Amino acid sequence: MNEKLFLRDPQESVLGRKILHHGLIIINKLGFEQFTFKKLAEEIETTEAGIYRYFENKHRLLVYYVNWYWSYTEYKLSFLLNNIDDPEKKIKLIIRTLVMPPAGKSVISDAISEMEAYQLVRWEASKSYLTRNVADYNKSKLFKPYKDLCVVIADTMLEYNSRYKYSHSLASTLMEMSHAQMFFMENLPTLSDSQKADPTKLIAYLDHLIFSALDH
Amino acid sequence: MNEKLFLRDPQESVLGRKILHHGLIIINKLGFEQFTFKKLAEEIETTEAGIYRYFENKHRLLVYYVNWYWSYTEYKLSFLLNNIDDPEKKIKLIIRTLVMPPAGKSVISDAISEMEAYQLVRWEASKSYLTRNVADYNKSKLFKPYKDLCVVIADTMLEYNSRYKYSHSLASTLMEMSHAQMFFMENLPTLSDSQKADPTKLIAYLDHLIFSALDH
DNA sequence: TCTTTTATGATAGTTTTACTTTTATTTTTA
DNA sequence: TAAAAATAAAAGTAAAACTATCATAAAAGA
Repeated sequence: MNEKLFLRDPQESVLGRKILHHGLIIINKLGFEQFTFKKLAEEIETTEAGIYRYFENKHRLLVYYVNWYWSYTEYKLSFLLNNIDDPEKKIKLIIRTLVMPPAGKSVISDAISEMEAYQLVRWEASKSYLTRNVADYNKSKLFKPYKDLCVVIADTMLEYNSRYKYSHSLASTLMEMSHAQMFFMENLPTLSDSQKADPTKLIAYLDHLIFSALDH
Repeated sequence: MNEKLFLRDPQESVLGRKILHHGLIIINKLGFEQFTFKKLAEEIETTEAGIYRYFENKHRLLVYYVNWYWSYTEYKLSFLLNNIDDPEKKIKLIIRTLVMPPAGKSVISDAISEMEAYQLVRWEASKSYLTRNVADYNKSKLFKPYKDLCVVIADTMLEYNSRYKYSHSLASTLMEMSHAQMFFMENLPTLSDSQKADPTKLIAYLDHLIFSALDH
């Protein structure tokens, strides 16, 4: 985790881990705009000032969660792809890993629940970069996990077809759409081809989209 | 324009049009989070209360602009596609219309500048639906212009290939990515394959992506 | 034309958000 | 066991996000 994201490392103390754990749940419950440090402080029975000792503001906390999610996804993928040679299989695994909700209880961090992080990404992730601070944040490497995973995926696409010219754009399209299309299915179904959140249908669409592009 | 978006129609008065005109410019300058009705009121020499008589809150104003942009884009496309029969040509025109910054001065509204609306969409459009109010907003038809354009595009795709199964998802992917990829080129170039904002390169990518999918 | 409605301007006030500061108390570590 | 570090408690500030009131000006209707 990039140290510029926090003032004191939240994973290193009981209070810090409480902040991480309940902050994520409350953001998911209320939405990022309605979330405040005051509400979080009340929930975990500390004070606003207590939270400000860990995070400069709520936007940095959001970026923390989003980064955690993408780092964790890259970590998961590095295992899954480890002893697979066939790039087609690799890409299919990537798509499924991006789309599928994390299964059950494979807890990697005490504080942060994968399932909650997965939901947060669907609703709030783009707010992490859609800010006038993008340039500064980017200079401080605060989007590194997202960009790293994008490069991993782009490289896998090039393994499959080394002559494909738009691997990075296709990789970021995949990363964005694996969550946005799920959001559409759930909330604005006219924008998708399914009336309910259906990961299987989304995987079929993305498989078709990505391999058509790479095969063309 | 959906009447539920405003309390008093801003196009019908001098003050209303001033709000629309300068509101858009200030949002683009400061970013939506930093934008307030107070700042807008100072700019146009009225009071906060004056603006609240037109819009319930700043989020409704944002949705107003986004809707204006998508309605206007559908209107532009209805002309462009009017006497073209070849669906391939139609899709290419759609892609170019979505990607290219609006040319010069073809002003359709005194109050709202197309160029400013185009910029707003790149930075702020997804914040219009990434809110806990999506369901309510959607019930009130507040996303109709976006959804209508999506259906127009999806139908054109089906004209090109009636057997394609994911026309709505592909259309919304196109609508989202025509702006998101431009944002990436400008701000997070690692996520794209270009170091600067290059509409031509983006068009090439989207042409390839969409036609590969439809041809496959 | 006179009256009534409607829009705007001016002013003030409330609650919540997003912080900062200070001091006392506890916990950790050297 | 003393010093350092982290937390709790309390208070305060500036700005954001509204709401309310009243006077005046402009437009519209009878």
